[in-house]
Amino acid sequence: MPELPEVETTRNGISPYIHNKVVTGVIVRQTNLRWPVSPDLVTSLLGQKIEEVDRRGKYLLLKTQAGTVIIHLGMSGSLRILQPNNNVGKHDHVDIVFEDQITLRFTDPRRFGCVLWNEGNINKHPLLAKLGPEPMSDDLTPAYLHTKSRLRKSSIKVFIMDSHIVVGVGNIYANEALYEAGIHPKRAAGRISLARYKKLTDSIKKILRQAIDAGGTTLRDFTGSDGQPGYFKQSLRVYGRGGEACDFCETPLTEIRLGQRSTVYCTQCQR
DNA sequence: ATGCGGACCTGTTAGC
DNA sequence: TGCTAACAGGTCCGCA
Repeated sequence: MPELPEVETTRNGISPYIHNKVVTGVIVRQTNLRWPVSPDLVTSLLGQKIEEVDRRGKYLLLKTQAGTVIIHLGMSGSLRILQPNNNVGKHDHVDIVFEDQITLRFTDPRRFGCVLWNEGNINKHPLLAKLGPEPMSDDLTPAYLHTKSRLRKSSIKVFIMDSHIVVGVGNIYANEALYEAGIHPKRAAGRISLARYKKLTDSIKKILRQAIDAGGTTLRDFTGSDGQPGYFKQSLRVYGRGGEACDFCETPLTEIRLGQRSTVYCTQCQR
């Protein structure tokens, strides 16, 4: 499920339960994730206090004095807050238990996610060091995208989904942002004007903000058992709507594959 | 440096 | 009803 809005919603959801709490237990049931769970996670994290719950791109960062837990949810991962005496499911790979017996649980059927332990400067971690700017910060500007894209022949959709260019724009929101900006997803990134990058930048920020706000209202109860959303589905204009009528001009939406990802757009509204 | 395809996994759904 | 194939919200890696 997780695109950036869901990761941010997760961060907001779990933070009140774990911020400034001391870890009293760590249970690893499955080490074989995208990368092996750090072997020293358990011994390193025990007794540490979670001083900050941060996010960088789609990576969640639980910071302690001794180091940082790096969590990525991959395609199918989730984090939940559970009370004591909970039932353990097949894909519940890692639990972090706190002084008040509250459990933070990492669940991930496809195991594309990861749970890593890092000591030292977190910004120098190989997974984080070369990431592009946060999309909703002032660092993402039209000029930045325009400059970075000169000479680039790859499509604009693949370009904005590249985390080294800008983090957090996943497949759903790349489709949505390009529709809103009126840009054809196959257009070469290097052949888009500064003015159009202005439009695209605005669209990315706006759509991510809307999705976070929507997630914030329907996913706020992180101790509930039915954590699964569906909150933004109703507001999607193109994603998952191939063949249906464009909201604006009623032309049937076209669905293709770009970089092995489902891509939906309006041939009339997007050039 | 950029661009592309493959790889990592399981669960759900569409089609025969 | 049951089997098989295709596809799913991510992104790193290796090779051309």
